[in-house]
Amino acid sequence: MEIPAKYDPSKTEDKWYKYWMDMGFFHSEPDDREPYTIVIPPPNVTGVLHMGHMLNNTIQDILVRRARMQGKNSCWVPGTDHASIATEAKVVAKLKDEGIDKNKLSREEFLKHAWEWKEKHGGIILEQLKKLGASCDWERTKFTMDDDMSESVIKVFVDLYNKGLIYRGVRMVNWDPEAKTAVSDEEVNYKEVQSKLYYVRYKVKGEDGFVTIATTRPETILGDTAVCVHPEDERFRHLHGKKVLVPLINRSIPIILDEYVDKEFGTGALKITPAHDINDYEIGDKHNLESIDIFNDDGTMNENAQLYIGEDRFKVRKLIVSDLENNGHIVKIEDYINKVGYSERTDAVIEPKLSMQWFCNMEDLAKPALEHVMNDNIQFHPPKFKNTYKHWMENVKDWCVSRQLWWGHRIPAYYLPEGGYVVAQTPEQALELAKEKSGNTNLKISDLKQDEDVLDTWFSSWLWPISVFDGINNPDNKDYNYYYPTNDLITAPEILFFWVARMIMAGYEYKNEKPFKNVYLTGIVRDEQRRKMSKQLGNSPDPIELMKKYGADGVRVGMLLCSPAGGDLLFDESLTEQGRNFGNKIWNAFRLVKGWKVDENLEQPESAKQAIDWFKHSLNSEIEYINDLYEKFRLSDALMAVYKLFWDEFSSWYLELVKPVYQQPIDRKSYDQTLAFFDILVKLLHPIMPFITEEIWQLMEKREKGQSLMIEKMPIAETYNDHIIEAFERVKEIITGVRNVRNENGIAQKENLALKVKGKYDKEYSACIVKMANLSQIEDTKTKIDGAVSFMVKSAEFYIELGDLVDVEEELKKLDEELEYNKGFLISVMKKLSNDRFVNNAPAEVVNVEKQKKDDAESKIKVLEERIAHLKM
RNA sequence: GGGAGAUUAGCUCAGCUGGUUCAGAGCACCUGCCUUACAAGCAGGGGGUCACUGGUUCGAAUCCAGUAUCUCCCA
Repeated sequence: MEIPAKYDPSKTEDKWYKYWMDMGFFHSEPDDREPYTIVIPPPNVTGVLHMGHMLNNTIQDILVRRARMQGKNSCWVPGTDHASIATEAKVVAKLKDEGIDKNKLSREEFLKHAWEWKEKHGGIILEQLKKLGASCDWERTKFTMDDDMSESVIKVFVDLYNKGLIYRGVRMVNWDPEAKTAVSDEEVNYKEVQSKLYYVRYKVKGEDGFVTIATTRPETILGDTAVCVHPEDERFRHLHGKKVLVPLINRSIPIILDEYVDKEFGTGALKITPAHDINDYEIGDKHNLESIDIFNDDGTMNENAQLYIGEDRFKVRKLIVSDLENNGHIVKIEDYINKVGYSERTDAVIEPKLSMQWFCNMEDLAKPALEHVMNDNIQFHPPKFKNTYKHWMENVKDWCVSRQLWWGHRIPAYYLPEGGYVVAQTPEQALELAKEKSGNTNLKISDLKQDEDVLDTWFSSWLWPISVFDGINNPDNKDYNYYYPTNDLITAPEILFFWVARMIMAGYEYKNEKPFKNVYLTGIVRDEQRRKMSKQLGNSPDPIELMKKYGADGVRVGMLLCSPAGGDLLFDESLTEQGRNFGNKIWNAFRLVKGWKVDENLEQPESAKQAIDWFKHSLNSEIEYINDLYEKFRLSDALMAVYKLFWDEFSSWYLELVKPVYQQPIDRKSYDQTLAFFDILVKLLHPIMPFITEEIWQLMEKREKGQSLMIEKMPIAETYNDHIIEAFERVKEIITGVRNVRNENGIAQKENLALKVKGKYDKEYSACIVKMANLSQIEDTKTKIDGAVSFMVKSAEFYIELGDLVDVEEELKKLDEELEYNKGFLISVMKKLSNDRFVNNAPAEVVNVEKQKKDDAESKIKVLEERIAHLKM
């Protein structure tokens, strides 16, 4: 059979994925094996695959496949989340395109559209993951708004409410006056704009003086409830305890003292408008100030403002400045650049606005979550994130869990006609509670009005590792008991707090057990200019196209090549190219081996015997090393170790050593052993490059249906001898030495050379040296050889006689350089050894090493000097 | 404003509890090869005051302090 010289992923990847699926290899059921569980960080159901997903899921698949091959019962649960904000925005935009205004629809009508949209477009991303080779248990696919998942969310809300952890309160939100909705912090774009800083003076009550403040938003003056100065600012000491009058409306407000004020900024006096600035709100809260909301939902002034009622906020800014000026309140106006938040959706300037929201008290939930991370019951990789985590958990703020949206889990709070509300899992239960609460037994469900808001999407994702196994509704079920706690969570550090921390809290609250043992934090995928990859910038390659071009295996390698844990990774297509090239290398190595004809009568050559002996040790040592790297989650390093093992040790050394002369057959023993090595290597490679390894493994020998590399056992390191590995490194040096002689003297590999050695070298590998260096012989010599080129490995001298070809000048120059280096080296060693304090204080072994270095250097210098003298004769 | 971290070869990064695996890897680069497994390749090679300044130590890329620059998170 003719095997093409280039590996073509398009011919194998879909084929093997289908085979794995058909055979049900991805599916997991509880049994008596040790479980290995990962829950996918659920991507947004409306999302499409981007490079971050590629990275994240490549890593998960590597871990899952590896665990499966280690004999564990691997279960990778896939799914998506409903992403309230993003999905609702998409559906609203789609409706708008169709000429439908969301505001004209009822909640039910809108949700119908949203579900339709989800059924039609949702979950594309999961299909795309299949291209990557993701070995998820697709039968377990979950969506955060599945019935059982929703039930869990509502149940938890009710439970926390009953525990007194959920309450209603006022909070400042980012208000979009155009869309008339609150938007999340993530949906606010801050832009630097050229604006003005207005210096406005307020009259001190009952005195002649004034105090001047600086503001960029003079229209909010009408909502001022205090002026704040730094308690140690001498300039304002005389005003402590006094009151000032708000310009134009003459409301009397206090001068308050707070260290929050930056004495250097503006005038050092700060106007406080608790209803319309987040910082002011906090100060207001601290000092018990009144909040006066002066805006309507559409950004016009309301009655509380007293002036300009009904006028738009930007128009009011102009009006009030002119009125202030006319009344002598403007001291000066400066140009000023500040950052203003704009709504991502409407581009309207965001108005901070106070509104009634639902909150979850975090204090008690955070305690075990902090403790079990600090004591390493849950480990972060890399551990540096423990610091940030700790800081956050110790200063945890209550969680605002409500969102002014329709798409999501509607808050199960029901308002009574006569005021007040009840919280219950179903309207029926709510009715019971309502009757009890009101004493009105005639209440009907239709009298109750359910809260309009939905829950924050994180309020469902924080239950994910529990709810995918139905652990909230049915806490004693088989799956939950078997798969929970999960093993590893792979996610981005950006959501360490939003998501990871909250899952840990939920885990301890609802199972009194961690949700996962390890958290591996990936970097953020950036382009070569360190810019975050994003659709807007158009700097992100399409992963699907990338896989078409380089193969899924190639892309997986590319992703891993640039992914130190927790560090940003600068993605470049050349990395996937490197991955593809590696696949091709593996392919061609296989092509070589598969092309050999076996001669059953052929004796095994000495060189092959020696090579096999060495490679066994080297391979086992590498397996152990690679294992260790995986245990430490050093995935990039693990890849590099396998990469070098295959490319350098196996292909460049081992295969060249056992390779028979062109078109000659190979002996049975060497062939079988080589295939056995290959088998181990593809197993090591499989988690990283599942497709090409399966293809090769299937071609290695006849396989039965139902057999697959992905369910084979991962090789375990056998004992090995470091001395043999070390000795072979010397052998490589000798071979390289001869190759250098060839290179420097323009001697082709084809030409036989004779090597003479003065001193000791590793004779047990001489057949390897002869073969790789293409020698006619290796001969010992007691004396130096004149008129030959030479090199040294350790203290042995190697000579190659080239007759007239030897360039004595060149040879002398080379020897001189080497002599200089060794002399310098000796001096540095002697410096240490002649230092009494070093000899007396350093441990004996360190001193001995230095002495050994001295002896080695001295003997080398002696040899070199003799050789130079000889040549000069 | 508060906090966390980083600075090592042209690029991306390893380098754990100070001492031959201490100056490393991959890529890129340079030289020579189309040597029938692979030019998506082979064989060689060059390249770094370990950000700066002090300190601790017999000994510092590694520990400590300060300086500079950068990044991220929270507000």
